[in-house]
Amino acid sequence: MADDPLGPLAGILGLRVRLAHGAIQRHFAENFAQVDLTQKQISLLWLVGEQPGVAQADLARRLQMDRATTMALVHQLERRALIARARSRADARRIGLTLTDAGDTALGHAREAVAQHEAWLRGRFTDREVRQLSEMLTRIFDA
Amino acid sequence: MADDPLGPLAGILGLRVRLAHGAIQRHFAENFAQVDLTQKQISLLWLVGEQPGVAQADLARRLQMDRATTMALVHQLERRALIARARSRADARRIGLTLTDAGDTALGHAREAVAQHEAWLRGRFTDREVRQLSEMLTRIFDA
DNA sequence: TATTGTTATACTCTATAACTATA
DNA sequence: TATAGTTATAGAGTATAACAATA
Repeated sequence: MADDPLGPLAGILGLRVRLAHGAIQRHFAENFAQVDLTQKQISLLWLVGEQPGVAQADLARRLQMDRATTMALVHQLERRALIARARSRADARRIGLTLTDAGDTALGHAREAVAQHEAWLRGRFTDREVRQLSEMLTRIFDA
Repeated sequence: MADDPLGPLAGILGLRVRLAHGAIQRHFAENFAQVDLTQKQISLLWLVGEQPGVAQADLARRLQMDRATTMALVHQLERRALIARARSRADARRIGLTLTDAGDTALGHAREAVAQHEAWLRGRFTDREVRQLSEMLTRIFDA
């Protein structure tokens, strides 16, 4: 504790969450650049793949993002022709998203990268610890 | 698990860390805007306050930031006259940072905000869980 | 009135590359 | 050669405000 590099900040839980997050982001960016997708983009693609026709507002809620933030993500992926949009006939306000063939292929590669990345992350924990950690983290954003 | 809002992403630990981080950031920004400092800025001020004369490179290492990123933070705080700089006589490459009186005052207010924010965060855990969570998170960025 | 999508705008955080000065 | 600071630049992520269309 005395020689913790965080010094007086050692007891601050929020900082530890931030540093863990940063380390995870860095590892992914450095090791999976060839995927050419961020973790955020992959999350969105994945959800669209699992639920074709899903609307932006639903994705925003599930991933805890602002609507405008979601829009930016969707634009990126649409410009790269990984997702397609089609207005809903049931509710003309909503625009359903689907994966293109290229999007499906890209998601496949991305999922492999995520699997390797998760293995790197989980490698430092027992299965029981992973469950505990996961559950505790959920209490933070699920409250 | 079946109705987890994350759906097929429910098992991805990295995502849970990200969402927890986002929730923490959001809570701080929304509830402590009057402090007019980000958590990152506060961390830096705090370390400078504890170790007057510390150099940017040391801060970068301790907070796991790039030198350029640290520079940006230092510039912000210097422009607002919260920290001052003085070239080291022992090693002319290094520039020691110290808090100004205004910086010391701002840090005092910020620490109160952090204490309240941490209470909000820790409220969902027992003391034992906080220790476990903290230790597990450290394994991620400390490896 | 509430929701969905949209655009404009802005700020934080982060990093890379290239440079200068010093050790 | 290595380290400290610096600048320019860029990209990701985030959010607010305001608006149009639709429910």
